[in-house]
Amino acid sequence: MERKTDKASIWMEQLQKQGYRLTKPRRIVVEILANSEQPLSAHDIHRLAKEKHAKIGLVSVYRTIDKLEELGLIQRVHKPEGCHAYIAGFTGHQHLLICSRCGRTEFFEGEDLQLLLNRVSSESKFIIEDHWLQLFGICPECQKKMKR
Amino acid sequence: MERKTDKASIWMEQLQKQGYRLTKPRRIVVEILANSEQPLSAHDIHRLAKEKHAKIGLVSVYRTIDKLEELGLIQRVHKPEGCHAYIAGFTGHQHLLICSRCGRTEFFEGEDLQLLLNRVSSESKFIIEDHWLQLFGICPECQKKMKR
DNA sequence: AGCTTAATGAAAATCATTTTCAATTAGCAA
DNA sequence: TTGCTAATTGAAAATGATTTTCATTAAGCT
Repeated sequence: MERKTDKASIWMEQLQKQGYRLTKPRRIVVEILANSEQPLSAHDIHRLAKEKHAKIGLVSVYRTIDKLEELGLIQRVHKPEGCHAYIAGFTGHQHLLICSRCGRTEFFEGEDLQLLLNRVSSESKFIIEDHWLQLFGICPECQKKMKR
Repeated sequence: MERKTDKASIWMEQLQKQGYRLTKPRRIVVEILANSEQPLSAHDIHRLAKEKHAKIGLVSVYRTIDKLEELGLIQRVHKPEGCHAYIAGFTGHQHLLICSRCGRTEFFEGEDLQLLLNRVSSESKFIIEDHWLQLFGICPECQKKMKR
């Protein structure tokens, strides 16, 4: 009896639950994205995927990305240099913290944003429906490298 | 003696200060962007610009966008549907509040973010260098329209 | 008014993404 | 297991945004 508790297995279950078939290209893309600590572009994924399945098409990468995004399992990461990369999505009110040197990405909780949201909402008369918060900085590892 | 206090004139001065020439296409793009309340894509700008100068090239629009962005006078606006639009940039610690119906965009101050930044920085050991905050919602005008 | 060089517009090139389509295959049904 | 059928695939062409190239034009100094 296999264990099915890792992120990749959970995602595959979700895909199946939606009626999507579990194909080889799909499995590979899911595994790569589920295990990445940094945002990956379609080309990044394709490059990595070809190591496991030489003739996988870039199109299948795009198609799997679409489905995972549709299920809320991954999310697009926006950066000053471009918005072509994806990373495992967050649960609840989490936000991104991105290392601008190595790209490592972590999540953090942002509940204490509520005061600001209330303030802006009442000042602007907007009904606020959603918010995006991203922090950019230098991760501990890259800080160490800089000291050398 | 002409007054030179509107945003477009200030931007043109800045361009000149950098050694860039003030050409007709450049003036038109500057005026459009400086006076827009909503984010505009290169194509939006080109469409509007052709009304004033029929043979303006899309390329000149892109080139002027580059320079204005380089000078920090405009900024790219990121949205779920895409990241191809620009709007007049902010001064200091301002952030965007975007109406998801009509696209109207306002700025708000975000000083009270400091506590959160400090918290995340100490928990994650990241040195935080920059942050992006964007709010999405419904502006007062669109709220009125909805009540009808 | 003339000169020099930055800036222009058109067309081609590039890059990310989507569409099209004939061939393949996952997963159910017999 | 075998067969069936619709979903999925990969290749190639199409699309859309942006950049590059290059010969022509024009800003702004002299």
